[in-house]
Amino acid sequence: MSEPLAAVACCAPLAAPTISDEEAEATADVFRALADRHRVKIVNLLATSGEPVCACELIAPLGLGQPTVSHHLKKLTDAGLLDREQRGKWAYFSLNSDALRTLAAVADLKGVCC
Amino acid sequence: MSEPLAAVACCAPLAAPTISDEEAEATADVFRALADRHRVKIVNLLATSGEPVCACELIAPLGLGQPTVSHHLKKLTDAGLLDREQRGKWAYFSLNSDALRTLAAVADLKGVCC
DNA sequence: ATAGTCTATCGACAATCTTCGATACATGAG
DNA sequence: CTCATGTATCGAAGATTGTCGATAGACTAT
Repeated sequence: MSEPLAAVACCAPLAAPTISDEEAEATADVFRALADRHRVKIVNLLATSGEPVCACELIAPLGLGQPTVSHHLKKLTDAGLLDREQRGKWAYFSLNSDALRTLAAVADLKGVCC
Repeated sequence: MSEPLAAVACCAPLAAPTISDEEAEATADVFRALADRHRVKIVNLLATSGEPVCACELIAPLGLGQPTVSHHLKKLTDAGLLDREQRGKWAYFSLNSDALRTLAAVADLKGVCC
């Protein structure tokens, strides 16, 4: 795919005055990155850790095979939600602060309802 | 499926201290409901409208067939994000305020990053 | 009652996604 | 260099999803 990575960087908030097809797709991409039970757990584990976490430490709590965990980490990283850092032969992942701020803004429809 | 509807009612925030398998699944269900370009547009259209919108008014802006629009509206309604109201032979849809508040809370990870 | 209109469901097809085993790549130790 | 280990990629199987045409159900007007 030649699509730009980090959809979170070009998505539009649900409450935007108008929203183009491309923005709607980018916004859907961000939600799609979180539309899986295991990826929700990964984000939650990283959020409660506070520190970058080694990919090898995620295999046991998720109960998945190593290639599958790598696949999910790539999805989250491609969406821009995770940062990847190489430490020797280990890969450490952490939440991307900018993406989290954007995600909160995208999902915030409180101005509409209350 | 015999799963409970309105996943938004039993999902856990991404930033929760701990998260069970069921909560992770419910949270993923909410994001999955928004993991489609057309459903993002539906929510955006309802948000900018302010008033309940007839299903028939959504067909043209989405550029989809009537059964497909009905399908997407059902997904959003099942997730608890939309309220459905019958007015004669028309079906009117609006955003569910409680669900929007929950969505904003679920997606809010700002306490983790900033 | 009959016809017309709006909506939901059904059946089918194509595309996408999740998962795994096998394997290749990269790094550090001996 | 050789080996062991952590990670990513490949290929495939099974499940899920988005879309449509056809059709059934519900409501209104004549």
